[in-house]
Amino acid sequence: MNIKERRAWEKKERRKQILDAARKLLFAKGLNAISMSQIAKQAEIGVGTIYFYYQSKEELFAELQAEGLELLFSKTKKACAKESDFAGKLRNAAHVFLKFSKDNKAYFDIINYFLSATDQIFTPNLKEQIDEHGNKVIFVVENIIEEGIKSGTFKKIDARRLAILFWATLFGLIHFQKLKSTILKRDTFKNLFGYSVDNFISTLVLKEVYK
Amino acid sequence: MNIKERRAWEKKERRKQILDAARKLLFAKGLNAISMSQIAKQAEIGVGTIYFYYQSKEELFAELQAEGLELLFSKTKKACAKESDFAGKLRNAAHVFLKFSKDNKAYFDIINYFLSATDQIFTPNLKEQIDEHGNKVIFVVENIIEEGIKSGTFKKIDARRLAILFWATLFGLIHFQKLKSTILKRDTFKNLFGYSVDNFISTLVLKEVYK
Amino acid sequence: MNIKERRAWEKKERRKQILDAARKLLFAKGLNAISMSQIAKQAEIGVGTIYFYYQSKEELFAELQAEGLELLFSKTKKACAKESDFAGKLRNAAHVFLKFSKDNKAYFDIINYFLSATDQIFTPNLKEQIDEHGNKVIFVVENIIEEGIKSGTFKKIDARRLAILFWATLFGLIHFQKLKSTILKRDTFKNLFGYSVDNFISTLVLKEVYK
Amino acid sequence: MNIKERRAWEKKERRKQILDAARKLLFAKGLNAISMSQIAKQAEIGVGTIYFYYQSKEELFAELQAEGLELLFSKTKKACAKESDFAGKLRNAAHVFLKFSKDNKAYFDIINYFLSATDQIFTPNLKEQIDEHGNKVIFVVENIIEEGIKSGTFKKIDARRLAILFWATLFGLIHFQKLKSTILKRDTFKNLFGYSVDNFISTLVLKEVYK
DNA sequence: TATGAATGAGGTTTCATTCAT
DNA sequence: AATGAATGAAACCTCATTCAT
Repeated sequence: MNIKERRAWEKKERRKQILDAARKLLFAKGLNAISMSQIAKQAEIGVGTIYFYYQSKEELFAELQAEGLELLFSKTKKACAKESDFAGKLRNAAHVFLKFSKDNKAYFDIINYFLSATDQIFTPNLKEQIDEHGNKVIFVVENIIEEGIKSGTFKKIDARRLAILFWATLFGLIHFQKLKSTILKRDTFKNLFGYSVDNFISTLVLKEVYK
Repeated sequence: MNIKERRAWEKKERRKQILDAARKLLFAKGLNAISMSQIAKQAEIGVGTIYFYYQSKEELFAELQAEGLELLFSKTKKACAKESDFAGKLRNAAHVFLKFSKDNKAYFDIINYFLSATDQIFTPNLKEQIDEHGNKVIFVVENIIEEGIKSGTFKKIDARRLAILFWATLFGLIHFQKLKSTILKRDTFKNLFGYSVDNFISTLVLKEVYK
Repeated sequence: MNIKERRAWEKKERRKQILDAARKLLFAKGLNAISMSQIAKQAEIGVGTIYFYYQSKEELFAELQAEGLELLFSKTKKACAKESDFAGKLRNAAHVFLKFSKDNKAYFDIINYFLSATDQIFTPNLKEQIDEHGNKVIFVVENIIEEGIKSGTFKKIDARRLAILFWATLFGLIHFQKLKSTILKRDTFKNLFGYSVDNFISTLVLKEVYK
Repeated sequence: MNIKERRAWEKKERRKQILDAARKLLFAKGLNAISMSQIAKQAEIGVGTIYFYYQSKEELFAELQAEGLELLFSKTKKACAKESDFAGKLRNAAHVFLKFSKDNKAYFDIINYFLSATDQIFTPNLKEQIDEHGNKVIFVVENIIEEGIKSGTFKKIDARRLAILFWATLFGLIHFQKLKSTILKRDTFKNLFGYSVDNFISTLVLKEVYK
């Protein structure tokens, strides 16, 4: 038992060590510029060793994505806690996401990498694991909406669906940010984003009290 | 003049021929599986010849994207014309987009390829050209919203912004479709999608007449 | 006759035009970065047209080399004229060459290109034409040495051979400049160069009057 | 330890094997005609494998150059040892170099390749490594000159500088050999070369005893 | 006289993964 | 448990020259 635990602990340590190396490179060079050999060199282990702890590059990246989602989760939660009214919470969540996409571009990219991937690249197993983390993020918003409904601030709507829609909308908008120099007039994206969030929230609130 | 015209025509033909080959491969093998040499082989010309007609792979792909956007544009337009009430037009537009993302996956992927690309890969020139086509698609919806406003069906809102938001939302949702087996319960995406569209439209309509 | 002359004149003009384009690119981008198509574009003519006026890229480059040699020739001549004593003339010639290799790097590179070329790339015809220009440069020094001999300043030596040796030595030295950060201590090349020139001249002068 | 040593030995063997293939091609086809894939094919390994042992083509070529310089070094040393008087030693060194440039043209070309290269292509690291080998060659002559000075045969001059000048001069002359059919009269290059060497040596010797 | 489309081999380098040790 | 050598296809792009028009 003792030795088994030790083994398990060492395995985790090793995975961490590899992940640390990968993360360091991810932030330093960006998603497309890192290879398994580079990660191995950075971690000061052999390439083969990585494959002992991770089945594939995707699995390794998935763990990084999970990290990113966890970070987004905690940031979102914290930001929502700061505000007491429900609409304010959601606005905060939205702005946290926009900020996250910039300040933690590497994490955002890797999340997008999995979400945009043309081909099916996950093992179902892997997919579930990732989505679990994503779910936590969604749940924060779902919760807020539910609370809003309970408190009578929001209409009696499908909280789950709207939470998903909330994130999907923001995700789409952030992608469209690429068009800022052509389709969007420059400097207007922030406004568009804020406007869109308000528009979304207006959907939720009971009566036209919400402006 | 006659000979010049002929030359110009031939040049256009050649570009088309190359594009045909690229498109064929794109549909057969998907975006990530095609290379310039494969396109050359398919088109039965030398690799260098492609580079005579297209400055880079990106430029070639951009033209495919433009095609895709044009196709989306015409489909959207046609679908919107079928319905006379404005909300119905928008719903049609949305469903056309969802269908397009499935039926014309290759085109959707290539559009997403440019929109998701981590790095800046376009010449500003190229970017403008592409975005122009994208703009047409957006404009269809913008137009509908404007008409809706004029007719008194919709609130006096920023039609441009909402048109962009419309597409961004759908774009985001379609990406989240990947999560259907985990975060979304299977078979619910269609419902989520429809629900989301309705939710968006409810934003626009004057009074709570819209149900 | 008249029309023939005209033709000949036009042909020369055309060659000039092409050469101008090539030279411009040579200076702007360096020897290795220019291609025939680029030259054609710069000259605003078709690629094929260049091949009407020049048989090959080498021939075109040869003409540029000839230009470079002519420039070196005139610079050398002028510099030598400034000084009345023969040793001084030679020192000036040497320093002009060193300066030329820096200030007119593109010309120096192209001269070196032909001199270093591993393979036989010239038509004998071409070779003669180029060497004629090179000969002029050599002759300047040969002449000085001869005059020096006549005047009793220099020993009765083989002026031709020593003129060639003079340039070969400098040419070799300038190549060794590449080693300045390793074999040579930095900042010493100038000294080495000056020292070498003096050493060479000491070979020529009668008696040990020369210091 | 034993196994580690074995690994290291194998690695060296592999590098040798690759180098053998490269050298073979270099001699058979010349510098400009060989590519990495050809080398791989010749060595009967994958292209990637080469890149496992050599970081770049330059690094591989650098090793060949080092070989060439070592060969030149040993030839020079041996030739100098045959002669007891210092002037004779130098004459031998010079003729060895001339012979080397013919008999080992491929090596000479590759040395020239690095020395003539227009652009900076080396890692500083690589450069140092190469120059170290070149330095050995220079040092042979430097040593002879120093001994000559000590023995009272040569003047008290800067042995280092003159050693460099020695090689630079010969290097330049050998390049000018290309001109033998035009600027030089054919069959005279040997004479010019010998004459130049003598002329150089005359610079060194004390008094005009040297003829 | 002028054009410019076409060639297509050739260039170097990267990379996820495997497997014998 | 760890290694790291080996793979080899695939990537994109360049370029001097030709030749039918």
